[in-house]
Amino acid sequence: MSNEKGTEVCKVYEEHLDKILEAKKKLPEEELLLDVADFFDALGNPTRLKILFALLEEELCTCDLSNIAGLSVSAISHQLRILKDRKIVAYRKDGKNVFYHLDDEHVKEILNVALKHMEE
Amino acid sequence: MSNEKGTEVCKVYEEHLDKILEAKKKLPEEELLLDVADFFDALGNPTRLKILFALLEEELCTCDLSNIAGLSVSAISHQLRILKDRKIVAYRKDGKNVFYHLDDEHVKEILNVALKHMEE
DNA sequence: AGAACATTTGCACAATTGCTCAAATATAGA
DNA sequence: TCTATATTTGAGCAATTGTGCAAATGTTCT
Repeated sequence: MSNEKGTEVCKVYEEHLDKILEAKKKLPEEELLLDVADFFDALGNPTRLKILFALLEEELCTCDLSNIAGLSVSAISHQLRILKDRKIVAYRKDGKNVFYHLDDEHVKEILNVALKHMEE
Repeated sequence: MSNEKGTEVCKVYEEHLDKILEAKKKLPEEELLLDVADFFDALGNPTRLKILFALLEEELCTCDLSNIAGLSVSAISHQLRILKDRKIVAYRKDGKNVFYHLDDEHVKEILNVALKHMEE
């Protein structure tokens, strides 16, 4: 037996039908869910996390972040683009420098909850 | 000029030295940071997110989750292993079924903050 | 033991990721 | 304008990821 996506369906399907329909109904819409996944994905990388933790305190330029993370300026710039695209950081230009800062209060909250979680 | 990791260092290094050292000092330790990255990485995938949102309400078996996510049982099982390894879900065996549930109160909190964040 | 069903596991493969290198772009000052 | 510094961008490549398939493992029932 197959469902609409061509994947097999277990026999408990009928027995668990109510739970399954209920769960499906309460899932966030596909588009919202993909946005949330993108958001977490942006945080789920050591380099990008270092950038974000560093920016918790104060704005820093690309070169500063390169020093802090111990990676090439280019690597940091690539990662900053991802964070910029996802509206997690924003920037301010000052002469030759580009200073980045967190664009989002939720990020601070989430980083702190996660830290607390891991430390337990 | 190069730092200890072989990457180039900008000239503003000296001027920004205080900020950089301060930021480095406040970064979480490497191991903790990697754990946090792993945690977010686990949430940063549409399939795993669907699983977690579905489990917000009640425990579900592998087959139920396969139906809900619209993916093969095998794909779900692979993703459940990742969530299990990272202590994000736990399971209970009941006959032929294996029922999964969230292993972590922080996850609920974080999922809700993230949802709120994306909806704004 | 044998059949039926649920789940897990190993393999293979396409797609994505994260980095480096080199080149392009931008800004400031002589 | 020419030079120096800071940043971004694109190409290329090794490593990782997510999935389906097929086989293996577990569990229950007859």
